[in-house]
Amino acid sequence: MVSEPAVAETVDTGRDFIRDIIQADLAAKKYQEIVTRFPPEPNGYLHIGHAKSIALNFGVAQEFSGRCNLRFDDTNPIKEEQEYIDSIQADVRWLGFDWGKNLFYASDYFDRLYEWAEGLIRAGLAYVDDQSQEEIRANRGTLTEPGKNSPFRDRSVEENLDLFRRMKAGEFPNGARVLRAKIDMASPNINLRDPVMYRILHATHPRTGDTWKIYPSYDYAHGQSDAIEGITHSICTLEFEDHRPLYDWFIEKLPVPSQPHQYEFARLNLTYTLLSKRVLTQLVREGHVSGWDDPRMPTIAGLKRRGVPPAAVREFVRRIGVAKSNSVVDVGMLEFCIREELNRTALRRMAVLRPLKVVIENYPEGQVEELEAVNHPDDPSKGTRRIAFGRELYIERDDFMENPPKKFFRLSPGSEVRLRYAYFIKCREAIKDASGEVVELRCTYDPETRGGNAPDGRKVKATLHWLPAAQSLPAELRIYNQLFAKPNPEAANFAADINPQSLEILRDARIEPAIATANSDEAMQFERQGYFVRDKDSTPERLVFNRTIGLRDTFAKEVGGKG
RNA sequence: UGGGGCGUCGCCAAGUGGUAAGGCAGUGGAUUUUGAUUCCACCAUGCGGAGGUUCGAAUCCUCCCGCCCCAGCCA
Repeated sequence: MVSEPAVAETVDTGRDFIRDIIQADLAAKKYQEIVTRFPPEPNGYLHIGHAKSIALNFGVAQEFSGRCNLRFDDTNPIKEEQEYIDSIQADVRWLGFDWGKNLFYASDYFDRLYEWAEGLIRAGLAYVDDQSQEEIRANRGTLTEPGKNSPFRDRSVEENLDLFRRMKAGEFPNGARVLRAKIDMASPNINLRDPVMYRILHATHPRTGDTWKIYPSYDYAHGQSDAIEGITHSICTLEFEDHRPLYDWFIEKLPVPSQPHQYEFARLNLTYTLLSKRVLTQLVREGHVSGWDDPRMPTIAGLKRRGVPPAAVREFVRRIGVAKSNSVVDVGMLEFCIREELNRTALRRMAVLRPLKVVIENYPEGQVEELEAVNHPDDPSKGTRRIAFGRELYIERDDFMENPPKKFFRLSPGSEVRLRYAYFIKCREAIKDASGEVVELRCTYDPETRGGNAPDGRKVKATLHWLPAAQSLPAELRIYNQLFAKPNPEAANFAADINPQSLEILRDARIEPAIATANSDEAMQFERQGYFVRDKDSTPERLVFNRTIGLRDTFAKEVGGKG
């Protein structure tokens, strides 16, 4: 459970319109306990948009001392799978929320739903329609024209009951008939034009197997499931606003045990990101990414593998708020939250992404000494570690320039810089290969500057990270960039907007031993570079790390350099 | 041209008749053994537009404009 702020917020005034409503309901003594639910359909993995809904539903329940159920909306066996049921639970838990014993499935209620449907038939409020799918569509009318009544709309209760029971018994093929609510084919709200309550589906359900041949539609199942569970505030996204009259219609006509109410908020959209299940499913199925947990995916599983801490996701959805206007949040906001959390918690380590060999000419051959480095500059409780220093080192290729511009204050011929926790060094010569590429630096160090400070008080303009050549380990580093190249990629033609540079693999990186021995799935900061986390592909023989996110880099921004 | 929503700074978002919170981004500056972090400062005479009511309007009224959702036996 995410706990700390919960108590305080109970007495706090609502932070959004949903909480305002709940607070008012509580003040009016409308309910003695607030009950919400998070109702995913198990037909895909959860993504960061769901995190907003999860945090809202579970958060509200927590803040008002109520409860939040996890309920799978498993009414369409054609699309749903056990794998998704499992991943969804893992992801909600990872985010830090707990449904306790309150795990339910819409399929738990199939029997009751069926009985209530017969009740509606008896009351003359539902009928079996023999029209084909095409006929139903044609007779539904359009946005501006009313629909036409089905020729089967006025069947007798007996005939309807008989047909509906035979649908249930599996006597008819898929699509042969449906059960419809008898409301109003001329309603300006298309959802009220005799919506389908049950369709025939000869399909194996992940939980009920082959016992059912008919399945309830979302509109018929959802509200009633809410009522059965005693949900007080059924929170969903804006596109269901038009369904609310239908939601209320069923609740009013059926002998349900409680009267839940539906409230709608705007779903999350993020720049450089697509959050539609259709697109995410295709990205996976068509191999654009390695799987649902590819670190470039906006899925919870992807964020986790990427090294994003759950607290950062929670903070992000807290900051963006909950409202009703469609919006596209700058992905920079998410990145800020990730850096904020990781800066606070991540252990500091050194790694060289693109190594450039350095030989300290005046350092004794064969000598090795150990230097002390802090694990977190702002948190002494995280301790220190030792790093070996010797004659041959690696520094970052980007930290050396033979002909530097004025604003470059790293290493260049003749300049002096500090090697973090070690010594000041000066570059004497850059050695190049036949093609003119710098392959090695010949440097000298100042023994007086051990630890990084000069007794004479002289300053350097840069501190570089580095690694001893012998006492560091090779590793593969995977650098991720936005999956989509455009701020607002087109869902309809997403493949065209995929960023061809979304993954860069650095196979020759070096890392300090403490990184390899870390027994943690939490991200570490590789100083001056970014946050990295061990990937599940990593083995003792082949160490693999994912870059969660780079450090803020105002220098690169200024010179328009790399990211 | 039907119905349902929404329009406040580049991006989120408070505000519900008393004279525009906050965050992200951005821009200056200070500190810094991470060009990181931290700190300080700046950043809407204006709330989609036009009228109107009022001593006073982002908030109320009228008209207009723009954007999103709905015609699945998906959710």
